[in-house]
Amino acid sequence: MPELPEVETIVRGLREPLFGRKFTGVRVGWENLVARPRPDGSTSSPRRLAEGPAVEEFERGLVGQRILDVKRRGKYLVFALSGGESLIVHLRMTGRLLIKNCDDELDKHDHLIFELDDGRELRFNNMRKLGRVYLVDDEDEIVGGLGPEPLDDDFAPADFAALLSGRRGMIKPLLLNQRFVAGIGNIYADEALFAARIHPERRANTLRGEEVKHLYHAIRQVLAQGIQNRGTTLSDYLDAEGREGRNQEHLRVFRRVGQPCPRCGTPIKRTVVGGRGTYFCLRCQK
DNA sequence: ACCACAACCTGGCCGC
DNA sequence: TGCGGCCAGGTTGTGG
Repeated sequence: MPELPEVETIVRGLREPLFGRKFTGVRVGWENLVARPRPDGSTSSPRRLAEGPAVEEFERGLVGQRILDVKRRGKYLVFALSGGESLIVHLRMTGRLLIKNCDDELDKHDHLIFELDDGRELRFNNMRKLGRVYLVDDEDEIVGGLGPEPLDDDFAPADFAALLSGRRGMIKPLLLNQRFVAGIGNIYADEALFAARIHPERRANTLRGEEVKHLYHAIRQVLAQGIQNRGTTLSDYLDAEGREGRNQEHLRVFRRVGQPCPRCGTPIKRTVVGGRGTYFCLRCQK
């Protein structure tokens, strides 16, 4: 569910309530959410609930630490801790991070709860249990391999062009590849390709200079607009305070099969590209 | 490099 | 009401 604009909105909403807070307790309801530390070496462990050594280590490592900073890298949330370590969270498809009071009623999908020193809690709500948390010494162990931040000031059109050159795959799967550029997901990939009038199956190295430039600006525009609208809520997404976004009101192609293209009126098509549902206008995107 | 597919999970929706 | 099938905003691993 959450892509760059949704994660950015959550991060902004978490800064004030979390800055300077101390973790006083951690309750793990689904062990597989804890991706680091892992029980020595074993990658796929039989799943027990909430009591492996890795989970104990995760809890021990967190309790007593203060949160010094909250930031975003791609679709990851990164919490800098007083002990020098980083707590990193990826929401995957249905994850939410919510600030609640400790006496607020629990939701059935609150699978990981961080207790804070002010009587509040940070709850990792995770309907599909696909989310992951990492406690690491160095954040680069997790986010080090990500591509550039598309909204950074120093990410220039020439950088984007350089990344594309020599790539022979289809443009849409490339946009979704987090080692290429960080933070773009299925919604914003389709919206950016529509804005740039580029067919999702175009081979990256066949884009003309002009098209590359248009796509660069389209990506930044749709992401910035997503942030401005506080994210896209199609079904699950909520910010840190449990509020929906409103960018869904501004989508032009995503999940709009059969509806008229806002530019030419042709009904929007759906196909599958790289295994992902893909929405586009056959007439505008060649 | 690139691609297709399965796995990880639960729930909503559709057709029968 | 129930059941099977398909779909879902993400990522990773496997095999070709």
